[in-house]
Amino acid sequence: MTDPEIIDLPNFLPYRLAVATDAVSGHLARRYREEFDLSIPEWRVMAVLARYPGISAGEVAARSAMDKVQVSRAVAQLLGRGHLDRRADRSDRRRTVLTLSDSGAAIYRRIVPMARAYEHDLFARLTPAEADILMQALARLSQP
Amino acid sequence: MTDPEIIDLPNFLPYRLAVATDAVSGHLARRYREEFDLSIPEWRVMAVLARYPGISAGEVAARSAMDKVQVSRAVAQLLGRGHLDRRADRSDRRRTVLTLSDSGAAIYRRIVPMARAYEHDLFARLTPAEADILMQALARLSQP
DNA sequence: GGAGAATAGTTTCATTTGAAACTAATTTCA
DNA sequence: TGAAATTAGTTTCAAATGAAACTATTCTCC
Repeated sequence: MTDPEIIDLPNFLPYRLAVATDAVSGHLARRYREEFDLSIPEWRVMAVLARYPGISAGEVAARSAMDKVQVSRAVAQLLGRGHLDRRADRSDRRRTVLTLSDSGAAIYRRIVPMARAYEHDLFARLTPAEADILMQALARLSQP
Repeated sequence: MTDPEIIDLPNFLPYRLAVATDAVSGHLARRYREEFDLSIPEWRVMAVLARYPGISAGEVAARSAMDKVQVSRAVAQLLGRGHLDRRADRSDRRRTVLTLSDSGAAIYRRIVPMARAYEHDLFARLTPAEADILMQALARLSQP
């Protein structure tokens, strides 16, 4: 019987969610940094551009759960290291269109197996049915 | 069939976890700030002290998934606003022992129903069986 | 007993993050 | 048309965060 006057942090869903995300994102952040010298925002930009080459920074933001400031900074870093190409949009000169450069694509190809292997390791802690329910549940919790 | 060369961010578990946590923690952070003028670390310190009155800062850290620096700063804030009492440990003068003050306890009593109601709203998006599996899964993902 | 290692907690400094302001270009519609 | 509003993206400034150094105290064990 849980005391309604007291909240036990380890059983409090928002806390447990935060702790799990800390563990998972922390692990990945360290590996992206050590193995590829990338931050998580930079990785997300690359992942979105691998899937949707030639979109604008705003579209990257919409597809990566980041705001335009985060994307702007990540893009600046990646451009500086030569991992992206950027060209102005002819028909709307406010916009700019992004793709992975050869060097960006090469790094991306090295990241994918590592990221998949880690995800596989996470799923190995669950049955397939549990994994399905988890993914579903996360989608529902993400709604405002 | 998912392309093994490309990672689709919205189906990538670490990303989905991060997005769900952003939504949930973001919502709560706003409400703690607006309704009680507290940050999440401050809330965590209060929650742990409500459950375990009279423990040290280090013990708070161990029970709240925060490091000693975060706890030290949160405690300083809460002391400054009079929400905590602190007294030196007689037998070990490096240690210091913390409890909620009357004002801290009063705020805590106001937070609990709000936090529980929000958690209830999150669980309402899931069946009880799904909720069980989610909590289990989060615990497994939190392991290093 | 006391030198050196360990522990509790704080402070400092550099980096990251977030919100708001800003620049440049485009769209709207009177 | 062209003034006002909107949109894309960047920059600025303040606050939050993290890692390492620091202070004070206690423990270890020769």
